[in-house]
Amino acid sequence: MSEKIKIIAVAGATASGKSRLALELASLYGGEIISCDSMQVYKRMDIGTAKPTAEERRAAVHHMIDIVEPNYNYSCAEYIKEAAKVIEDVSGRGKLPIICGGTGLYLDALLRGQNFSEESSPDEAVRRELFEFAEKHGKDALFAELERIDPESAATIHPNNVKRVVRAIEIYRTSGEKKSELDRRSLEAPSRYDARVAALRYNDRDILRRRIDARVDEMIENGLEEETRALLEEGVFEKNTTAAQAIGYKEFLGYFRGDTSFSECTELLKTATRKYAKRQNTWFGAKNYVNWIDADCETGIKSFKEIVNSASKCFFG
RNA sequence: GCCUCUGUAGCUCAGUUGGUAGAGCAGGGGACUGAAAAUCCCCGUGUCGUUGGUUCGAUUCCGACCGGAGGCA
Repeated sequence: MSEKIKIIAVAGATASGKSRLALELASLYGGEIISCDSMQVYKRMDIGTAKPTAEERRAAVHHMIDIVEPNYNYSCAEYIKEAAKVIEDVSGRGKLPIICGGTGLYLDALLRGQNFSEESSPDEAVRRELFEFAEKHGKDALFAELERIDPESAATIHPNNVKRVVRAIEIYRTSGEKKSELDRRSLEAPSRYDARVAALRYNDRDILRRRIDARVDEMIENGLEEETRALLEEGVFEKNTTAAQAIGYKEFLGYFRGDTSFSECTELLKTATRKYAKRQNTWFGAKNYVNWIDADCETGIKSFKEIVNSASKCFFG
């Protein structure tokens, strides 16, 4: 465990060409691809999550795709636990692990190699109780509770962000620990990886926009509506599952309910994807381990070679 | 042809009992540590359709004209 495992990672917004670059890198270095995507983990959600095609999966081994049922609520903690195992296995077989995906939180946690403690694992009952409290007494009252028990965390969480306030109080209720303390400890842990991370980004925003529009149209042509309907009939979206929040499925569920027309639905889907891409770019833009490269594959692979071969660039940990 | 309603931010619309306007959405920026494709924060000047009139002052009241919707012949 003394030597750090060498890995590379391709990040960036949706539709920026990550998968293609990862495939090229896989054939160039003899690597295996480890998806870093919070929605591609779900089985049968293929079209809407833009999973690699069968052909692409034949070209390189892909991990962390299709690993749970859509009605199961997967989490970041589970992801990094399993992905870490995969990385060790791939690396142990002398292959280069290539992380590829746009879920910034997962990537960040994975690169840090952080371990989430057992005591602070989620507690549905506590969560529900806290949400009900917020519903009844208002979010400010809930926030006041956080200020009382963990003022340091309260200082970094906005009172309106109920989800986060609930999580922080939940940690305290279940483990007796403060979230701020846990976070600090987790940040101190050294990374187990020597990672080179690149993120793809188009210099011209309009290109991304056009690519997103085209990709959405393509998804619809490929049967996203039917895919969503099948999952709906299966009962996957009955409870508020994580899968039901996925862009594409969410919008089609609205269409099925009669909230929107078909054209409104596709418009909403495009808009949601665009906004998502923006948030992704904001996330990766804030990370000092990210090397931006132009989302143009010709130069992309060249840029990445430079990143991999340069000792000074992009060392994480 | 007549009558009624309507014309305000990219879109949908509030509003000003006359002192030149504000929400939601879109758009832009940001945050993010066990739901993250989630969640949250910040950012609003626009000939108030055009043109006359009344007025110290009109987007607001009155007239005409030009769009749009509906009704009656």
